[in-house]
Order: sequence, then C-alpha cells, then structure tokens
Amino acid sequence: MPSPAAPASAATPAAPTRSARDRILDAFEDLLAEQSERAATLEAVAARAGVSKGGLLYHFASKDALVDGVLERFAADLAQDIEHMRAAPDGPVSYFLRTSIPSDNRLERVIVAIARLAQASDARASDALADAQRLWLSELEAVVGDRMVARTIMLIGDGMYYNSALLPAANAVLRDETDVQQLIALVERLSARD
Amino acid sequence: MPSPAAPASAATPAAPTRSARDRILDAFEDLLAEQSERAATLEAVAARAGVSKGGLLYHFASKDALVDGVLERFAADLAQDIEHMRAAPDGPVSYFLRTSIPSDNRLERVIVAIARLAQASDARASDALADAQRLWLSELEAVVGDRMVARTIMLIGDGMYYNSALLPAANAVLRDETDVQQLIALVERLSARD
DNA sequence: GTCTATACGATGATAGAC
DNA sequence: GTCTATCATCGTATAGAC
Repeated sequence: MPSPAAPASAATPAAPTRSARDRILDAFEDLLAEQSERAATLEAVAARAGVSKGGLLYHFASKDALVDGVLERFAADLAQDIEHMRAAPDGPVSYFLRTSIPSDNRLERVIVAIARLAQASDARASDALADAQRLWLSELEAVVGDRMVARTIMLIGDGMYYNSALLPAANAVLRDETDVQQLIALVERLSARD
Repeated sequence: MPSPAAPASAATPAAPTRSARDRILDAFEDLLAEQSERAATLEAVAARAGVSKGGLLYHFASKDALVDGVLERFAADLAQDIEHMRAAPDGPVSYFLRTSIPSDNRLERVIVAIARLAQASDARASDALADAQRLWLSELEAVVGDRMVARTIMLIGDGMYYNSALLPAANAVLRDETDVQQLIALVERLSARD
C-alpha cells in the first residue's frame, strides 16, 4: 500500500519501489556471489531483476557497464565501512575480523561478487579489491603499531573470504560465536605483545 | 639426447617425450592458473599443448574429463605434500606457511587452477579443496595442540592463496624472505603460549 | 522506459578423413 | 593417434516496435 501523499518518484530505497537500476545491480551481485561469474549472464540477471533482457540493456548498455555499476556502489560501501571500523566500540581489529566472517552483510556479498569478477580476469575488479585491502591495512596498521601483525590480521581476514567464496559453506573454519571470540582473543594477544 | 637402450614407451616424465596426456593437463592447469577459467577453452588448451582440438578430445572426451584428470593428479600431489610436511626439518607449521606463498611450486599452481574451477561452480573442485584443507588442518592440529591456533594458521595460509589467486602480484602482502621469517616467528609465538 | 526479434561470435562437442 | 570440417548452443549486443 503506497503512501498516497508521496511524490511518484520519491526514493524509497528498501521498498517495493526500489529503482530498476538498483534491482538489476542487486541481481547481478546475487548471481555472482551465490553462483558464479558464468551464471551471471545478461539473461539471468534480467530474469532475477524482473525485467527483460532489453530492459536491462536500457539501463546498462553492456556487461562492462554493469561491472562499473557494481564497482561504483562498492566504493561507496567501502568508504562507509572504513568509517564504521574507526568508530567501532570494540576497536578496529575486532570489527575487521567480525565483518570478515561470511554473513548476510551487504559488503560481504559485494566483495565476493567482485572477487568472482577478478577471477574472470577483470582488471578493474582486481584493482578495486587491491584498493580495499590497502585501506583496511592502513587502518589496522594505525591501531596495532606493528606492521607485520597488521599484515597477519589482513591475511586472516583474506582467508575467511577465500573460504566463504570458494568452499561449501559446511567447511567454514569458524563455525560459531565462540570460535570468533577465541580468534579475536588470539589475535589481540598477538598485537598486545612486541 | 634420449637413452638409446630405453624401450620406446618408457616414461621420461620431465623430458621432451612427456606424454601428450600430461602436456594437455599441464596446459589446462597453466591457462586456469595464469589466466582464468573462461580462458581455458578446449581450443586454447589444445594450442598450448601443441595438439589440435580433435587431438585433445581423443585423450579427454570432454571438458569434464579434463577436470577429472587435473583432480586426480592433485590428489597424488597432495598426498606427497603431506609427507613432506611431516618430514620438514623446520616443522610442519613453518613448512605449511612457506609453501602457502605463491611460487613456481607445482602444487601451488594446481591449487590456484582448482580454485578457479571451484569458482566456476564445479562441485568436484570445491570438494577437492575442502579435502585438502581437512588434511592440512589435521596435520597442523597434531603439532600445535590448540585447535584454534591451528585454525588461525590455516586461515593465514588461505589468505595467501586468496591474494595470489585474485590480486595483481604487486599487491602481495608478503614480499620477501624477511617478511616470511617475521610471519613464522609471529605464528610460532602464538603456538608456543597457551 | 520497456519489450521482441534478430545478428553475430565463440565454445563444446561430433563425425569422419588421414 | 591426430587432424579437419561441421553443428548446435549460448551469450552479447543491436534495431526497432510498443
């Protein structure tokens, strides 16, 4: 039941009126993250977004344009994540590790999607991931002091992504909240010494 | 200079006479690891192996058969790696971390190749990687005692693979032998306590 | 602004010559 | 054992109707 007083084109981001453009990008990301780069064909994306192939190509003239759209949204999400990381009550390290765990988090899904594009030899996607790594690493280095400890934490986070992106979910190295807490405690012991 | 006394069909694994079958599997792995799953078409594989598409299809009736061939060789390589890990002079942990660094190592290359297949939704490839993880993890657990420390070491190794498989080489988190030594020292400090 | 129809290229696979 | 057609299928992209 749409609000009668709302102007026709008012943005209601998470509601039924989510713009076709956003629905298409969502569909593309979903197919990449949940299935594979090969599965994310124009036809499949269109079907999932509830538009026709022609309709999709009206919004994004080519598959490359679709990739650009995903990367643009990612840049914005990433900037926001860095903010959250800085403001996190338990500190950036804990925040970083927690958000590296596969979840329903939007950022997680986009990163897996972009990782799939990177594997399909898309240089823009690889660059975007490399940029993100640099940002996170510099945040980590700022708080842990030791350069090598910061890098080790990055590698652990990377490992979590790798696992969730590549392996059957049943094989997650970390299974529940207890595992996560233990890992964080372990890593903080690392950064506390030296 | 082939040994004159050798029977015509004697195996000379690394020499010019490397069987067509092996050359084809090598070419497939190379294309997967150095480029992408999409780049590893039957034609490209045949060209790199120095045979025609028809010639390739004589040895491997389908692309699926090609994947099976790679997975079979991987299983053998993996078993050998576990042996080496157990016998390593510096211990399994150091061995594991060192061999997780991107190099010209055969096993490395195969794993990246299989990771690419896994990303392309090949369930057999995902399973093979999950099996390998289980094996490594159980070796690590056997020596470090603490379950969580062993898992953390696995994650670090996974992170290294992820980086080498996905990002431009220039972005490696670990750059030289000094980095590696520092990381190993750091991790051994982890396993020494508790 | 969205859809249908169609062109075009590339890929996996088959049949059969040598 | 290896190669040369050749085919069917699918994915990207264009043109144009509604």
